[in-house]
Amino acid sequence: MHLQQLPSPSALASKPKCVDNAFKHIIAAGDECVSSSCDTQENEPPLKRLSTGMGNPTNALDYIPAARDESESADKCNLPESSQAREDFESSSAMFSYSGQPMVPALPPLSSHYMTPHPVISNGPYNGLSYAYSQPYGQTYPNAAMYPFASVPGKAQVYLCNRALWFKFHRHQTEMIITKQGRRMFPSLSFSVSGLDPTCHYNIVVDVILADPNHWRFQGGKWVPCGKADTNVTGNRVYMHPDSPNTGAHWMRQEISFGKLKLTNNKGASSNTTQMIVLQSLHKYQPRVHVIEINKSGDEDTSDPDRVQTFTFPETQFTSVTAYQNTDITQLKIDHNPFAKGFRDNYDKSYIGSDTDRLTPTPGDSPHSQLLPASRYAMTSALFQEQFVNSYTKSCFPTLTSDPGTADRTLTFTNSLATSNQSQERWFVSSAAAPSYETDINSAALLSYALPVTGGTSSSLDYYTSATGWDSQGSLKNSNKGISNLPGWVLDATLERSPQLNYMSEDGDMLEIDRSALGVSEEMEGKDATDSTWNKSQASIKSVDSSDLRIMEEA
DNA sequence: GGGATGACACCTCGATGCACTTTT
DNA sequence: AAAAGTGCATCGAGGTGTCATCCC
Repeated sequence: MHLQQLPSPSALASKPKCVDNAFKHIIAAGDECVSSSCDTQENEPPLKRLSTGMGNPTNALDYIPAARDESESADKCNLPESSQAREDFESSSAMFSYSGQPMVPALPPLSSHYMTPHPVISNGPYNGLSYAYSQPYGQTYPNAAMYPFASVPGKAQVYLCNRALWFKFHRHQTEMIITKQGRRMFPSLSFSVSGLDPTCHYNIVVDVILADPNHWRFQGGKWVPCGKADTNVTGNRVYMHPDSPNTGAHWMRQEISFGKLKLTNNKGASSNTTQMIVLQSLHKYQPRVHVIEINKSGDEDTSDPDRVQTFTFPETQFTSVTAYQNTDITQLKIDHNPFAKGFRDNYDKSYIGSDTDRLTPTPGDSPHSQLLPASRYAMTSALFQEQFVNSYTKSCFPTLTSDPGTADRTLTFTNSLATSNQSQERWFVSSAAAPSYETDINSAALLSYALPVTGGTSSSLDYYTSATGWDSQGSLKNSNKGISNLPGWVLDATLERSPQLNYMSEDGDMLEIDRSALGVSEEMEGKDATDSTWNKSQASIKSVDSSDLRIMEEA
């Protein structure tokens, strides 16, 4: 059954009529009525059942009715760009693009994914980096973009804004506390979107699905599988951004933050008007973001696969816990979450006055918005990428190799975010002689954003499994390249100052990449080389370099 | 024994009210 | 002079991790 949440009166007043009926949605709770007309309370936004004509009537696609305060609703389409927000963006770190893949028309769109109560990503030995939506745990979801960097014409691109921080946690296997009352995610999910039609209306939705079929336990300082995951749990699994629905221009103008999303293990929470997603402890989960175009009548036309695009960021995978298991994760939370400042041993000396050096926009850093201006962010991101690529390639990669199967070796990019105009790309990353597998994986994933290869025809999933060195069955790929466990690129450092970046593929082919296409303009590069204040003025980038690039150094 | 729960101290956030300044 | 705008202090609500305790 499908439910629809009606917007508040003020929201109605500020929105075109065509979006009035746009709150009909998704959730994967089997046939459970998560929040329906029968349990609508007077003081809650009204909900009503409706049919969206999706393929399977048993798909329960319910949105958690995100709380909307009236003032928020009133100005949703024209939020001012506060100085605070700009500061937030300047202190923000990496932002990378993931493009949605067109859905296969023959398959049911978004709704299909919710057919099973707890769809699971079945992954390889290294969780989170080798996904395949397998039938036993969840339906294959071809529209789920993993790490494609392609810029598909007419398709949305989604950037994970605080990605560097996510990677910091991901290195240690992110843990998220779940409580009865609900606990916010930290790091929070924060995205920037581009490629939308400015005049069309969209819903932006986050859901959380099982990332693997195992129940996990923290033993001996690491997570080990312990039995099978319980896939029959019901409850809210989907959270719609409170600004939904809104125009593409609105979504693209500012960062889309899901900072108020809460995680709970309280199954009863599904019957409340909450902002909570119900999870089970000691399971691994993968958040996803959906960009859903709504039609003129305000409905989600999920019969058209082009209207639903899904993006998955593997570094946002986490294990749900009721108490932190890994002390590294605890320390990261304390270090980066402003609400945990009280637990910083040397808070007075180390953190006062240095919050701008913090890697991440935390909830406290951006108190006034769930939407932050994107233009500044994009600039920061581009700078980050540029520096990241430079730093990484200078320090780590003497040569660049590519997928031997690619024919056209010349890359062109549409913008400074280094997105390619190729619709299908493969990203292969080499990590030379990594001392540990995890380090290898992470550095591979990091670099994968920056060095695209065109001409591939594999799916995004293929990309990802390839990039991480695992095949789609989860087996470690055999690499005989000597310095690398993974197929990939290695930059020819001796050529890096030429107008074009020259890369050598694994099979020896030389590639040329327009330096400007990578966001490495002459001006920027010169600035990078000569401006001694760079590290001081780009605190967030410095943080990334100093911390995350350690991965590269290890490699 | 291990996970779940609730109380606790510490902290941030955001609403509110007030005083002051600027504009009309 | 009155209205509107701005800045600041205050305070309660709520978000943190920690720890003791309970429960299975």
